[in-house]
Amino acid sequence: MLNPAPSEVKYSDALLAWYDRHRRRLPWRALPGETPDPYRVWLSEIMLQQTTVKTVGPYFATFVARWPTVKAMAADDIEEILKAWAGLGYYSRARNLHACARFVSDKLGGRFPDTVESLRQLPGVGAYTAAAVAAIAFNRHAAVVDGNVERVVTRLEAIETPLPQAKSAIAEIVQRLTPMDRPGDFAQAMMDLGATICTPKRPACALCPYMSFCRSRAAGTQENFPRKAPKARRPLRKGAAFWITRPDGWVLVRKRPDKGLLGGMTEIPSSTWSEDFDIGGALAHAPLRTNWRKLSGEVSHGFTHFELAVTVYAADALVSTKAPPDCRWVRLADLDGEALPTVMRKIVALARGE
DNA sequence: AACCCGTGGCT
DNA sequence: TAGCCAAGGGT
Repeated sequence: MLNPAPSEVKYSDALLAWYDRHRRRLPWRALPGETPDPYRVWLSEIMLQQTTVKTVGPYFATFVARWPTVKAMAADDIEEILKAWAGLGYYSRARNLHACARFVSDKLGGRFPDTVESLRQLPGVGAYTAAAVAAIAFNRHAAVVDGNVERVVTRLEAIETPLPQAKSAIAEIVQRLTPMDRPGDFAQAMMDLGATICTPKRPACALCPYMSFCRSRAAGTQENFPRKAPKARRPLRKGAAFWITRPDGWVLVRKRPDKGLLGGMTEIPSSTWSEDFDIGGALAHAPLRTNWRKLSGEVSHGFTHFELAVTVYAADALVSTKAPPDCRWVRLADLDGEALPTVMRKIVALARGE
């Protein structure tokens, strides 16, 4: 472990001075001098987990307009949260979000905890988010380490240990670097630096407040950090989806199990997805027996750990057709408002010939 | 500890 | 194009 150089504490001074001039203005960020709203900080941090600022923007606006407080969110149903979250991905976040809102509202009087340890107990709040909310919303001295910070620190110290092995060493360094007086600004400054200057490819080192301290920059090896273990290749899974409509303009949908992939979301009734899916026996997975026709084309979609190719079958139903278990009929006009994940919207688009 | 869990943008 | 990456958490 590296001992802090005598000048190390000044690193944060250089960074904060840079932040005061170049901070990003983001919808969930309090202006200088304003008191942050812990609810908005928490909500934004959950949405920003593995998700870009640009993608989160409109979702954050929708959520705070519809649920201005944690109590308002807690008072609504999980189904409404999932509908509003549809398209944002990692749907367990939405379930944990709602569970957390109810806990804070019902057990804590609607006030968020203000320490890392207590925040860490909330559903959907891990080491990063607990530290981020503690630092940003409550100005606690917490070591905030996200992907940006990992990149900045591994470059700053030229850390050869690959991720995720290096995480604990990085956290110790960040703990030391974090100033006592402005921990929240420091955390956001590190993330802004990683997002705008110390980028994964072609970092703009000439503009970096850390340039003269940075070990990898001195060696010209900054783009080689952080070191990472190679990722496994994603297999191709296959499956079938079943689009069945009534002449009066209703379509059959199904609720997926609460846990697992796309948990709790709405789907166009589908087979399970597997590498050895037998397309010849696809109709055995259909929600009901009828005269299915295979549509031309295929839906492709990438998930975190596999690629998916879905064959779509279509059929017509009588108005009197009863919905099978876990299924229900919805108006085609109401489909957009359903909790349909993106892969299901692609299936809808193919089935409707768009 | 390794694996599961979405999506869109960028190179 | 195909892989990489993004304010990670749960199990």
